[in-house]
Formats: sequence, structure tokens, C-alpha cells
Amino acid sequence: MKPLNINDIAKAAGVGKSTVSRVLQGQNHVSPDARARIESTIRELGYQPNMVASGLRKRRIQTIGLIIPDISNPFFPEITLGVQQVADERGYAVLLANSGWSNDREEDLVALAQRQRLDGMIINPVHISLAALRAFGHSVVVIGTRAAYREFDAVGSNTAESVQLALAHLHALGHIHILALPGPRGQDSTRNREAAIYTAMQARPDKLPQIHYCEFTKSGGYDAVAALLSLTPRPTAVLCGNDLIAIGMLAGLRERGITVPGQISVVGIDDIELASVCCPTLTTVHKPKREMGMTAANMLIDRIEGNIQSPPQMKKMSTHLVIRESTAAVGISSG
Amino acid sequence: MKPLNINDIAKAAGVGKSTVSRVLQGQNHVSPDARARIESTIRELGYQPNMVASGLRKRRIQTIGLIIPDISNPFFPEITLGVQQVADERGYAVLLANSGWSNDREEDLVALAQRQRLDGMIINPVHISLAALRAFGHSVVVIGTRAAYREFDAVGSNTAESVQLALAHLHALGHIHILALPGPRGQDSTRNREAAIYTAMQARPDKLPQIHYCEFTKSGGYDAVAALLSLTPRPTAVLCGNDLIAIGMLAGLRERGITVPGQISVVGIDDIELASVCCPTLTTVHKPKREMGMTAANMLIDRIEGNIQSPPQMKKMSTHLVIRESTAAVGISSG
DNA sequence: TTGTATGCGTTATCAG
DNA sequence: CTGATAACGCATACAA
Repeated sequence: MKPLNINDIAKAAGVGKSTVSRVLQGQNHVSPDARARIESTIRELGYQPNMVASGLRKRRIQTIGLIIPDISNPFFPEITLGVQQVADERGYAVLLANSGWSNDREEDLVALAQRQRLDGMIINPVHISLAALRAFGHSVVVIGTRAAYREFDAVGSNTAESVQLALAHLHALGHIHILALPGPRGQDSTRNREAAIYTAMQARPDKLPQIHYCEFTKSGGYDAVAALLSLTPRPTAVLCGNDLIAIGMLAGLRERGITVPGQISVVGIDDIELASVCCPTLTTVHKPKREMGMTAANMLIDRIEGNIQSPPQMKKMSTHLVIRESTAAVGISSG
Repeated sequence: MKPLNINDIAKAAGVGKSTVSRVLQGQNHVSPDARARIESTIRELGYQPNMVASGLRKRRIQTIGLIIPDISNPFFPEITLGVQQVADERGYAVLLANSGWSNDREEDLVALAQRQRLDGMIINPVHISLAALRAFGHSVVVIGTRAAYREFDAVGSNTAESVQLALAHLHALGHIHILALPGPRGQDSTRNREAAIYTAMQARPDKLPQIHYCEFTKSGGYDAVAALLSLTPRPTAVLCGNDLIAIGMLAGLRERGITVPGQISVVGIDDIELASVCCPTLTTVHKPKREMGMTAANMLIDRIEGNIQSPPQMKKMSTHLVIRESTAAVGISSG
């Protein structure tokens, strides 16, 4: 019924509980003889130390939180996998939570993490306030490159580079009239993409892409087709804020009989698995999602364990273009 | 530095710590006056109770474990979302871990869950032994319909029904020579699918599908194309153990210039999001993944909270066929 | 209704 | 090298 505790082991092994505790923690000031006896009784009895108790005492529960918007968005499982791999290797468990893109839920989750006394937290913030994040009181690593959070460690991909790569590709193909779907209006990651567009277009400000806002989802891209078709002159290419938007757009275009890349080229960002399977396969900018997760976890645990005292740093992972079937030179109206 | 504790609040509010504890737990034996004072000081000071300490005392940490093979397999995020939604509503956090289809890792993770004194666990078992699962010592809900685990609560989809639906569909289209890819050899879920095939074919044992084993992955399906092509007479349809296999197969067939569904029909199982986006879109058997997760979480928490004393039950969620583009009548060789 | 004392299972301090 | 003993922060039986 009640699980074994350290006293049971101590008694069974004929030693004091402190000695048991010592071998449990791998300390060296314990005689080989005692150690052997203790280890064998632990194994025989199948004792599993209570991490809750030790967590209370040590103020460390070997668990970190990971707060993401939505695990069913294919971008995040890869991040998660990277985080878990490193966490696991370094002896931490991962508590996963979805904020559902909601500010209230983000703040609730951080408060929960605080009550749970998690050792640290990795968060892909959507709206959460700095105050709420600070209140957590432990180490935090942010996923993303938003300036607002620069007081925390962060890891993100190079948005400027991504957008630059995508636009350069379209330009090289001769596209002048481009529609950009940077994301939902009023979200920081949307603004980041917009800023990147402006930067990339500094040389030819007259050719700035049209901007249309939509959710980071398939249906967001699907619905954007209407906006696309209402523009004159009609854009010959679409730069999508992420692959899901792009895939929704592909579906919408196909339904209307518009060929890709014949009549319109589509490029995404993220390079999720879907991108290599959809039809046509999607030209997109690859983000090293798994590495981002691993890096975030390493940064966080380094902080937790005090290996780093330096000021917060931001790691921008570089991206690269993956050319597939959804883009072609303008005017090649194979459709 | 050190977070506030219940004593700080008691002192600041001019009451005993037990009274604070009472309002924290929403007990009613406390004067409105004291309650008001305590609540306001809690809010003012931003106190967050330490769940580690209360967990140690109450032997409940309001956290459940979820062990799945691989979160990057699109089947599992949906399950996860269902689990998290219910867990959240009922006041539990979810600790997520990937077993990576490895037996050792499964057992390690269960042992970890035990050390962490999780209140319960939902697991999609791959190889783990009953002994290891029993050793956990708390409530367990299994995802899947494997007979070996019937001593635990379980929720799964009706495999017999899924396979039956898929085969009936192919038969209705006139397919006689069918290749089945039930999964990797020696895994229980593979055996389940095989058994379902035999059951479904009881009426015409002479027309039993050929069986070929492969991993539950895209590359598993991709590689299986070679096996398919080596058969004589060549099958006109393939029943895949899951959608990933099917999608890999689609890719492999396309590479070899074999048209789907013109020359070969392909049907999957799961109905992951990819299935509606790949090319051609995939006919498949829909599983209510989200509901499965929700059901599992509800069953688990009911057990944890003692709402259920009945013997372990198995809930089989029913499935339905989703007909898309990858299947057609035999002989319609549009390719 | 409220406060006091004790224990939850570990770890850390400190003599021995 | 080892074993008592006191925290860790909270919940609860019991007393007031």
C-alpha cells in the first residue's frame, strides 16, 4: 500500500538513513561494504526514492515546464522532442502544456508552474506579459526572437533571414506582385515577419508585397484565397507566414482550379513534414526545429544548474531554403 | 529569493497557518472575516502555495503521466490534446514522455513516474511488461486494445471494425488481390490488425490478403513498395496499418510512376491530418483520437479520485470510413 | 471557529 | 565514515 521509504531501506540494510541517502545521491564518503549492502537491498525491495520529498527538501524537482501554443500544430512536436531529449539526458522531466494561443491561459500556466515549483520553464510566448513571466521566479528560456522578452534567454530562428531567402527566391523567379500572409494581425510574430519583409525590400520599396492577415492555420490560408483573388493586379506568388497557411492556400487554390506553380507560386516557412507530402510539395524555408528545442533545453538547464552567469543571450538558428514543386518562374503558365 | 510560504501569509494576516491552509483548500469552517483578510493578503503578496510540499503531505501531486511512443507521429498530438484538456479541467497537469518505441525506455519512464509519485498514468504501451506496469502502484489507463493489459482500464479504437470497414470498401470496389501492411513483425498492435483481417475474411478464407511487415512510419510504407511489386499476381489494393505507412507508399508508388488509384488503391487507418492533404488524398478509417485522449483522462482521474471501484473496463471507440481519392474500382486504369 | 503539534520522506548539519 | 536530528512547507487530528 504505502510505498517503501528510506527508513525501510536503512533498517533492512542495518544502517542509518543518512547513509542510505548518501548512496542514493552517489556521494563518495561511504564504505564500500555499506554501499554494497544498501544497493543490494534497494534492488531487492524495489525501492524508488520519493522525488516529491526530496524536491521539497532540495528545492529542485528535476522537472521543467514547456509551454507552447498548440501541440497539434506540427511545428511543435519537433521542438518538444528536442527539449525532451536533452532534458532526459540531463536528468529532467518535462511538463507540457498548451496555451491555445490564449493570454489568460498562458498566465494561468505560468502561475501553475510557479505553484509546482518547476525548476525552470521554456515558453513560446504569444501574449503573456513580462510581469507574469518574471513572477515565475525561476529560469526562463523563450522560444522566438521577440525583442520584448530580451531579458530572458531565448532561442529562435532568424526571421529576417527566412523572409529574405523566400523573397529572394521569388524575385529570382521573376515575381513582382507578391502577396504576404505574415500571420494574424496584432501578434508579435506577425510583426516580426512584416519587419523582415520591409528590411528585405529596402532596395526596392516600390515593390513591397501586399499584406493580408490570417491565422497560423490551414483554414487561415484557405480563407486567404479570397483576398488573393480580389487583388489587382493579381499576385503571381504568395509568401506564407508558415507552412500550415501555405497548405491551406494550396487547398483553396486547387478547389478553384488555379494551378500551382503554374499560375501562382506558393512558399511557406517552417518546413514541417506536411510540406514534403502535400501536393504540390511545398517550397519553404527550413527551420531547425529539433535543434531549437535542444538548444533551449540546454540553455535552461545550464541556468538552473548555475553553469551560466552571463547576461541573457539570444540564439538565432539559421535557416535555409528548400525548393520543391510549389514555386516556378513567373509566366510559365503550365495550368 | 525564497518564495513566500504559508507562515508568511499567516503572520501577515494575523492568523494561524492552519486557518490559511483552510481557506486555501476552500474549506468552509472559517469566519468570513478571517477569510477575507487572508484572501486579500494572499493576493497582495502574490503568494503561490507550494504544491510539492502539499503533495508530500497529501500524497497527491495533481499530476498524471502520459507515455506515448513518439509525439512527432501525428497520431499522438491529438491524443495528447484530449488528455490535456480533461486533465486541465479537472485540475491535473500532464507530464509527457516519449518511449521511442523502446522497451527499456518504457520501463525507465514508468520507474521515473513512480519516483515522481505521479497520481496516475496513461500509457500507450509498446513492449512493456505487465510486471513493470504493475510496479507503478497507482492507477493506470492503457491506450490500445491489447488483451495482455486487460487488468488495467483501457481505451482504444475498434480495430476489428476498422479493418472490416477498410476491407469491405476494397471488396465493394472489386479488389481481390490485396496486400496488407499490418505493422512491424512481433508487435502486438500488428497482431491485432492481423487478427482483425482473419476475422473479416472468415467468409472467404481463400482471398486472404498477403501480409508484409513494416514499421509504422513513412519510410516503412515507402520501402514496402518493393515488396508489393514483387508479388504475382500484383495486388490491386493495399491496406496499410496506419496513415503514415500509406503516405510513404503513395510516395513510393508515385516515384515509380504507378498511379493511385488508377493502378493501385491505397487505404490507411487513423485519419491523421496529413491524410486530407497528401496527394492523392487518402481514403482511411477515422479514429476519434481526441475523444480517446479525453476518455482516457476521465477514466484515469475517476480512478484516482475513487469515483470508480468497478473492475477494469475497456472502452472501444468506434471508427468510420472516410472515402477520399486514393481508392477506386479495380480495372479503372486511368493511369 | 481557531491555533498547536505532529508527520509526510528527504537532505543537510553536525557531532562522534 | 556514520548516525542522530533538524529543517523543507503544508495538512490534519486534536485541543481550546
